[in-house]
Amino acid sequence: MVTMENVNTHTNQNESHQTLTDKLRGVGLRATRQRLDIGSLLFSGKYRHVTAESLHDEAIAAGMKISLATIYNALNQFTDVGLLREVLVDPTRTYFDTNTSSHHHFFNIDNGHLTDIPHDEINVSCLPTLPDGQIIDGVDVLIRIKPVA
Amino acid sequence: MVTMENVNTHTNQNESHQTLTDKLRGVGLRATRQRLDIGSLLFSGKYRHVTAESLHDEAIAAGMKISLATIYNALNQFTDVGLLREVLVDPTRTYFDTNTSSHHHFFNIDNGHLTDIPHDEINVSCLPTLPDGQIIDGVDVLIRIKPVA
DNA sequence: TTTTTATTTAGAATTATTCTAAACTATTGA
DNA sequence: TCAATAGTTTAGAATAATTCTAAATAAAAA
Ligand SMILES: [Mn+2]
Ligand SMILES: [Mn+2]
Ligand SMILES: [Zn+2]
Ligand SMILES: [Zn+2]
Repeated sequence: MVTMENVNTHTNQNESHQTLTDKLRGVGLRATRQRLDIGSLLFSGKYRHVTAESLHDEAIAAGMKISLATIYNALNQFTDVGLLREVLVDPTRTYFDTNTSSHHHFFNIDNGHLTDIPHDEINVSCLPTLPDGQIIDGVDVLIRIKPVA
Repeated sequence: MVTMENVNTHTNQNESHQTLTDKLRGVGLRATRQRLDIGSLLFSGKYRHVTAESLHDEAIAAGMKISLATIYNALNQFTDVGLLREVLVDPTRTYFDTNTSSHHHFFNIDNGHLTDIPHDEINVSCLPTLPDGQIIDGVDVLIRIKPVA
């Protein structure tokens, strides 16, 4: 007996896989097992903020067979083609963000957690004139937060 | 013959030296030759954005005898006591800022140059509510700029 | 298929930064 | 004034994130 739930689950997996393969091919990358594995961790559901190490740990914990070098390769390639963006918050490690739209962040300096702030929830009235011959590449607002007291 | 200019220069040097010594003692640091040298580069005049390496190069070029380790020590100590602040713009190196007041930055992604934006020239209307039990430690606005075309 | 080109990965290399520990210096207080 | 004490400097080793190399492997093209 095939329930609606089962059908959906199955269908979603296929769709998900297909979507990922298309997404990778669409940016000129081969849909290798490793990239599909990484992609399934990064692009299934909610937006995420990861480091190479944290993603590698997660992949290993999920039983995926993938080297840290490949994680670095994939994160950099995904970033280069616009599937990810970097977030500068910690001088000792690079954070990657699956939300590539223009948005801002809360950074919990106590535990290193990043939280998105929708673009329209922060109004940056940018009065200063740019240096001559320069244009804006992007605007990042980082609100560092910490526990009370 | 002692001109006004000479007097002033001499006086300023003394004052400068005195000020620096006081500044260091005021934060509980001994006024060593190395810290006075570094301080003279950092705190004489306009605000500056430096890296350990750039400051070391500059010190050596100025004939100062000081190791890179001491530059790192001093920059970290100065930061710890509030004489400097760090600016996050480049994942590969740490920038230190002699302007410790609340302000923002233009970052030229082409040449790595930082330019201050006075605090009051950017209006950050922060609508989002903070996660529970958290307070704001600081707000950083970074405007990445690049050459036209 | 066979060939070509891209990808993965172990391990070495790189690089910014920190650490160690011994020599040196500033400060203290007799 | 001068030893005692505590802080500072620094060469060189260590660390740690990231990148590189090159050989094996897998995907795409022919
Ligand atoms: Mn990159
Ligand atoms: Mn520090
Ligand atoms: Zn984000
Ligand atoms: Zn500044």
